[in-house]
Amino acid sequence: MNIGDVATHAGLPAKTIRYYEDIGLVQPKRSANGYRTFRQSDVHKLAFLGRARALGFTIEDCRSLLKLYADTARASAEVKHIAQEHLGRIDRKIAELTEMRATLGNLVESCAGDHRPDCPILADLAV
Amino acid sequence: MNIGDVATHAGLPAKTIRYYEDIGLVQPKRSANGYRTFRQSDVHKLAFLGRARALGFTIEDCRSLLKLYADTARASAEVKHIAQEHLGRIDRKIAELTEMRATLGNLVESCAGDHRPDCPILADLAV
DNA sequence: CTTGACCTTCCAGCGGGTGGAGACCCCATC
DNA sequence: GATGGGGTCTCCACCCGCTGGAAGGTCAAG
Repeated sequence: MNIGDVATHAGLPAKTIRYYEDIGLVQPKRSANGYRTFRQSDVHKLAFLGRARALGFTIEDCRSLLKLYADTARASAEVKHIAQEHLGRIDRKIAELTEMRATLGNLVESCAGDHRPDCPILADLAV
Repeated sequence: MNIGDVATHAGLPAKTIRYYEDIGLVQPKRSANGYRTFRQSDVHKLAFLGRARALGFTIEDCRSLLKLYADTARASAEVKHIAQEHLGRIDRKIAELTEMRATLGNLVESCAGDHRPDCPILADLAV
């Protein structure tokens, strides 16, 4: 399969797939004309990557997950560990954003938003 | 004031302050020895930037907010508009993360996390 | 006069791609 | 055989918002 078809099947831009090859996540073969040739297993891998990335796993997480996926003697504990770390990151990020949201929400509510210059948002930023 | 003191007062790393000068957010003077010299108003500006960044505003937002702050004839509507746009971004981000959290949370819960290879997390990623 | 803390510039790199230039390649149509 | 259009190739630059480090200048204290 050529990169364009793979892009369609895996739901990733061709550019991203090339980038994933660059950083060693997939190793497609090359045909005589120099085009990348993807096996079914590569397409599968890329779809896996797409889903892992959609869940917010970092590229390095993805690398580890792919390794574990390929290793049928893995311990699920290892996978779970990675996922839990990531869950922690997500929770921290949500907490951070929620706090921003609260502060900023209050400020926005208290701002008249009219033609006058008085603005609690700026007042707060300026302290 | 030299950059080190400003860093302390404004709560920003010196590197960041230099960067902010680079992109035109502050314009400190220079003393004879080439050192940056910050006026009180610069320090104030940098503290403003620090707070705006802590609320997640982009650098470009900050640039606009500083301009509005300096303009005593501003309409608070303009400030509110920027803040509301940002609020929307935050809300979308929170929604995205919350969805990730839900999916990943379920997967993590359903994973035994022991020495055995069976893993619902990998199973889900592989589809 | 030296030491050590500060300051300067410049260049490189993070993560995770994305855009574009310029050049091949392949197939279909005239 | 020429031409056109789509795919593909590599390479380099850029996005954001810094951050780290190297190599050097400056200043005050001891």
